Amino acid sequence: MSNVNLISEVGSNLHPQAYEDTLNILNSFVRECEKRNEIHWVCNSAPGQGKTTALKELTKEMASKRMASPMLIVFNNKDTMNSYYEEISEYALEHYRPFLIQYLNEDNFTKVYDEVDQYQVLCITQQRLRDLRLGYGDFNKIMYEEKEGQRARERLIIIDEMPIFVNDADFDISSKDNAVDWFDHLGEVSSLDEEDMQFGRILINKLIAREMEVGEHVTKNLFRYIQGGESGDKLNEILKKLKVDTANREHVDKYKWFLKLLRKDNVGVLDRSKYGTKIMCAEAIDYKPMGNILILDGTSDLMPSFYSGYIMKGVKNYHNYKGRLNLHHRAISTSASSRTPDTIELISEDMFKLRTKYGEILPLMAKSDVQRYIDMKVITENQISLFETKTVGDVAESHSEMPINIFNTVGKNVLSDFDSLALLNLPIRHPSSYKKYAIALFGTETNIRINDGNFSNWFEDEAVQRLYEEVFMADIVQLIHRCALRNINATTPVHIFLYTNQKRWIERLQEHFGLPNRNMTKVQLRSNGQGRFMNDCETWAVKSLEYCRAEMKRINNPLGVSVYSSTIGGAKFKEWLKRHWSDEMKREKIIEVFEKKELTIRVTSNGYKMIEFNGGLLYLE
DNA sequence: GCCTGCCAAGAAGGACAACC
DNA sequence: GGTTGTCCTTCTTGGCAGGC
Repeated sequence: MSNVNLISEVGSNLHPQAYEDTLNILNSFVRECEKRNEIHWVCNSAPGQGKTTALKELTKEMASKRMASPMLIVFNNKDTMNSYYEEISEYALEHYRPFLIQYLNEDNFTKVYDEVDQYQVLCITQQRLRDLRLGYGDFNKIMYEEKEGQRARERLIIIDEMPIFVNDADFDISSKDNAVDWFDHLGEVSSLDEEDMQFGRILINKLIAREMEVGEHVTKNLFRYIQGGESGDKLNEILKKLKVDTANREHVDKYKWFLKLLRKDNVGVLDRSKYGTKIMCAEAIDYKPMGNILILDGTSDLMPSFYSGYIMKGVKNYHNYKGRLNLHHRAISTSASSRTPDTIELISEDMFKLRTKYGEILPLMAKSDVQRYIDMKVITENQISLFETKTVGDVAESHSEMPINIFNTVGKNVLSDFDSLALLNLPIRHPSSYKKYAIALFGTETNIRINDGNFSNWFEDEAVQRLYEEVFMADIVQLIHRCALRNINATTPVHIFLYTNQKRWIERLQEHFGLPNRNMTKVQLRSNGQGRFMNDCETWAVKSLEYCRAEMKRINNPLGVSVYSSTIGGAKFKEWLKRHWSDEMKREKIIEVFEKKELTIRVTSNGYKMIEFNGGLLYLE
């Protein structure tokens, strides 16, 4: 049994049943494709359940069969592609199959491109797949296996992780050159003369600015402003001179978007916020017309909006979340604006405390905060190398990976060495990403406005809000699986520390993983409000001590005194004590501060609180 | 690049009154 | 003394502008 061999090979990292279920889906996809076309599936097997291993096994099985279908395997980064390629090409070598597998990326493009259609299995990255779908590159060359003397055969497409579903562009005249950067570039590679460059640049900027001023929610063809005039003819001539063949793909994309804005109505959305206006363009990329497709995405069930038209092939989730996963809510505001030096310091202090209890914890944070946390030593000496940008030479030499941050952990297997992760802020993307998804999926008429002042719903439109929540949950669930949790047979507890004040996400995660309350903790980190609480604590303790000493002297009782809180500080102290006594954390703090002054708070049988002082006994002796 | 202030409405919490 | 209800103040939230 090849399955069993494979499982023993990779050891304890695979769950036999989860792996078998996953492999079954891959196999049935291949079998189904032999019978019919237009098969579009998504395999929702949780991270760590052996999707990549099953893919390797499938490839090997197919390699041993005569006339097995050719495949196009799509990876979301170079590292996973390399690891797959290395294993399969070794297998090919052992089994004398020189034309079993090839990969194509920018490093080897000129070397292998001519013969890529000779290989049974071809690997590319998601960027290349997107480009092919958008019309860049030779579709047939990649999509068909074509050996001499044989009929060309269409490849089955298997995509590892969610592919790029959105093609988008922004036109923004307030940020530097954003609206004409593509024109500058295309002009340069097309050797436009200076006069054309100037004319085009100014006119394009004007057209976009004009549309922003007068346009409504959706753009109308920009050409209407110059229709029939000299400028219109001249712009058409200049655009005709632009050569896209040698140009940078990114700029060609934007050029295509501009042409659409110029000629058609309802292309761009005017994104008006109080910070300015920009024209947002976005369209969904539908891969289904490319052929039979299987997407392997372990969080696809969380984002159904993206997978309409695909048949969901679920695999039972075999992770033992209840027995292993612990979520720790460290309540403190970690939004972009509240990450002040004070907040960073509070989080850092908390992390040091946590490390003495939980051992090594890998912190993850926004890219912009990496240096600050290196300075604070929250990122420890032996973790720094994961966060630092490596020089090109280093990367080539060691095959090492891009530096990590909270948004760049995809395919980072190194994270699985850590039993504990700390998310020092939430992986919430810039709102424009969610807006573009919404435009792409729901159309240009969608209301993409931010719901100012209501933070339980970030977006005014309910569907856009739901979309944002889908993406967020998929992002964070993926992220949580990147640590040792993904080692599905391990029994070690996993601790995830989430620094945020948005408790609804903690609740959503608890629900998603089905965690009982005993797997959850919550600690309020000192915020401004808590700072004030500690001040009040100190103030009332001092007042209580003063009062008790005076009272002891007055009644001349060396055994100590016991007084009601309201006697000391009136209703104000009574209210304060009552309110904070109900909060366990705060109660402990109050007791601690009062004990330092040799004051005890005794709760009587009917619930009354008495402030007691007997340190005077020693004092009077 | 760092930091502060701004937006604006809900949540949290403080002050006080009325009542048990 | 505690509890409940009301009114009021302060805090919170993410992205951006603008000062330094």
